[in-house]
Amino acid sequence: MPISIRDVARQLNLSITTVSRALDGYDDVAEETRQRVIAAARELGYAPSHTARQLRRQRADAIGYILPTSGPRFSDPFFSEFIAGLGDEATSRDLDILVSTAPPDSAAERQLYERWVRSRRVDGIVLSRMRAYDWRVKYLLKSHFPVVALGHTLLAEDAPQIEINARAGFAHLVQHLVERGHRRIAYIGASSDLTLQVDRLAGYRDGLATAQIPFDASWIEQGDLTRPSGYQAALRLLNLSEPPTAIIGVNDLTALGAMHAAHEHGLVVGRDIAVAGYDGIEDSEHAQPPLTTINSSVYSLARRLVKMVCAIVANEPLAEPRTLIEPELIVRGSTGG
Amino acid sequence: MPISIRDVARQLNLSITTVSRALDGYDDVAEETRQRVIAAARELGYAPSHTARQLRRQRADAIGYILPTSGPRFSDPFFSEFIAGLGDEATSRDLDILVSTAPPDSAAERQLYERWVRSRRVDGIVLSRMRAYDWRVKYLLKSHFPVVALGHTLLAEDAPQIEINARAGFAHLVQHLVERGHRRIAYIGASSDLTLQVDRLAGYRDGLATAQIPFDASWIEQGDLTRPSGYQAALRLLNLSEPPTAIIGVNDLTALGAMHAAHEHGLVVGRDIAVAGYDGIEDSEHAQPPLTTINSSVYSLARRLVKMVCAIVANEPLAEPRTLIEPELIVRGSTGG
DNA sequence: TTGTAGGCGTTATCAA
DNA sequence: TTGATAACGCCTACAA
Repeated sequence: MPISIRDVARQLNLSITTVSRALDGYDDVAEETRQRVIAAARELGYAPSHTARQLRRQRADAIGYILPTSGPRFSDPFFSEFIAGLGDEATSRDLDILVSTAPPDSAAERQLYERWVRSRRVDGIVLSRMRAYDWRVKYLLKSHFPVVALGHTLLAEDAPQIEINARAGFAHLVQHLVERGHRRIAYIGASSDLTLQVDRLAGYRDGLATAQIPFDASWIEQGDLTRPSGYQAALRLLNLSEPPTAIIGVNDLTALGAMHAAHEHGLVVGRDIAVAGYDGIEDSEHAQPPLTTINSSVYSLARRLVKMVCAIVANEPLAEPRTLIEPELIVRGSTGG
Repeated sequence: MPISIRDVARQLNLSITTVSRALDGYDDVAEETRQRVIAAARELGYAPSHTARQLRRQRADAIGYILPTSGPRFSDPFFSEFIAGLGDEATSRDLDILVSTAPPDSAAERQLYERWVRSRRVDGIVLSRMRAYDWRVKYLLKSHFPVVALGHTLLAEDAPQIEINARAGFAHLVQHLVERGHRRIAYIGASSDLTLQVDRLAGYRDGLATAQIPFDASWIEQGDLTRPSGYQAALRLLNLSEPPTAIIGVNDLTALGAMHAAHEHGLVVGRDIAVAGYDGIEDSEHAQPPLTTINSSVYSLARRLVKMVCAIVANEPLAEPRTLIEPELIVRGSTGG
């Protein structure tokens, strides 16, 4: 039985109203009373019940985020940076982040979102890993539930979002490789359900087109954004009769897996073969050799997402409901320095 | 204005009591009525308000976890695996994980824990990165707040916890290196405020003692568990007049940083120098060369922590209030295969 | 400046 | 089998 506002009131022979207002900083309470109240509250270790306050204020003071877990080995530093960003921004606003896990596009995922929305468990939701036909945005918008997405979906082209111009980034990256003399450039992607795959592949093709290199489907492999999948896909590429001289990974993890495969093939990355990724996670900097990548500043991205969803919750007009960010190419040793 | 139980009751001309009990599966409601209620609830999209239920039931249905963030570059896969484990176990129990961030041992951290405890925001708390004098456990136990720690602290030697026998693990690791012919074995640790550092260093010394290798303080470096710090510390070690032939990192990230430094020094890891880590994160498997490490099964550890804290919340007796887990040495290429 | 009272949406007790 | 009613702990319009 924790301490309630009643206990404080009783102790001071005051009404709970006065206690409540003294603590909330209203100015219609005598300064002396306020001091007594504050002292008593501290002494008793009183803090307002979050739940009761929530019920009264009709707010949860929490933002929800569901991790797209795909089995026990969920080890993508993208998400630790992302969650750190969400958490830091939330903390600075006295909010919490409610985290859950579900396999992408599963029934469990759907149930989770519905539970959060219908039970008003969170005030808003942050979405990532958008899918081409993503019922999540559609559902949340239809429910008038505050939501911000990292990336877009065809199902709701007007949803509040932050989009990174990955297409331009990948085109730029291809150009960089072409300038280094590469013509046989492979790409290890992800499921084409994901818009990130659609965009990044398009950027890759843009880059080839600009350099007037014909597109060759045998240079396209598909992984699942994990390191092992990048490794496997790279092995397949390296075993082609005419293997590529450069491999682009849809994300850094994929590229790091590919680097591993190249090493095993006896190739020196950066000399015998070029490898590049996307995300700009810390690992890329300390890989052997350091990985050329496209930095999307995951951490600050996450903070911006929280800011946006808070603005929506507060019914503030969004300065930029659909932000487009230009990512930055970071050239490192893996593409020849 | 979301749908409340009243709306469902009105629609069916029933009392809210009946609706509530029909939905909660009580058996004192006519089966036919129950079906009608369920149908109406589904049709209206009703789900009980989580907040109201919390207030009534005096439970939050959430477990809290605070990430020890230390700046914007928080990129440790340990934590993405850990949170995935927390989340998966929580989801399977219809709970949520409330995540926040704070620098270890900061005023902000303290405020966060106090806020969660006093406002009853969560039902229980999971702690990691324990410190030798960790007020968190002491405070939570004193507040009779359900808590489980990953690791121990001197301030509360009887707290519910899961402990990994890292000391034995490190001794074992040193033995492995000695068997490979190493005598000059360095150790890159972390702040000695952390019990993990105390234990792992002790294990390292145990290992030396067993092999009758005198302890030499110049082989001890201190990092902060991050990759860059491992890199920097390794550089210092490699620049000694008599550099070590083997380097042990307090965790995998530190070891991976050290590997990077060794490479830069023109050394082939696994041949010219041995490097080993601790944690068993996925990166270690795909490093170049794969990293010898001590696997602590982060994911399942996290799940067990949630299980334990739930048992405490439910007032169930704990089978093992203080679990000790023996970690597993995984020998890979970085120590010569 | 302080107190009374109603209600936020549930669930639980008790009566019908 | 169902319904009226009283909490859970807080905030706030209104009254004193």
